Amino acid sequence: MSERAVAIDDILIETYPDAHCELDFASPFQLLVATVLSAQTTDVRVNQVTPELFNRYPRPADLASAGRADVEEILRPLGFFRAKTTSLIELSGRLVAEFSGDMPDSLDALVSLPGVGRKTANVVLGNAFGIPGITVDTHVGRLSRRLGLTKNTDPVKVERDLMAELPKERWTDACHRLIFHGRRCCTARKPDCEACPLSELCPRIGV
DNA sequence: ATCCCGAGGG
DNA sequence: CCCTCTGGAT
Repeated sequence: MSERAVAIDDILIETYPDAHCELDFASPFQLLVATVLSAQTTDVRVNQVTPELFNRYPRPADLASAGRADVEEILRPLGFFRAKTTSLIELSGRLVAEFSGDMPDSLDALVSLPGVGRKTANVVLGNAFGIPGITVDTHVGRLSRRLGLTKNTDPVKVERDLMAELPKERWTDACHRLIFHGRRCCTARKPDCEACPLSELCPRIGV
């Protein structure tokens, strides 16, 4: 457990008390779909296409038997829409065939699905099943390195480092807070270090 | 390391 | 124009 990591998270708790998953969903399956779609795309854009997608294909069985062209048409505004269409249709088929159309709630089972990696699996576990997990996306990786919480670029190692530094009950929301801060202040291109509430704890500015 | 892929920002 | 956006599979 790292005092500094906890101190950083304490400040983020005050700064973003309501940090949460901003993908719109009404079931674990919908969250899985939305998270698969969120790769290399903003959650705002995902939320623009999921209403029609969920309305037309509410359950895994519906999406499993969907026509490729119809799904592609809905997903077109997102990046990688062909690859994402393949992932959604195939993972839905696997849910029907191997899990009776239900959603598995273990990391191993989720990662076994096509298009689902550790990041996506941990988002579903944390936000649909209340199982703590570190979700290393572009923001969490970038901020963790800038803040000196890790020196690694490998997401699995970043995940391991953050798990060691933060108490388990904070894992899921601490990642939301890092993501909020990454979008609003510690942006990739031009971080606003002047306005940053973490500056005194950040190797770039403070100390 | 490369590919999949589109849109908005700087 | 290049970089970035809640990545994953080959």
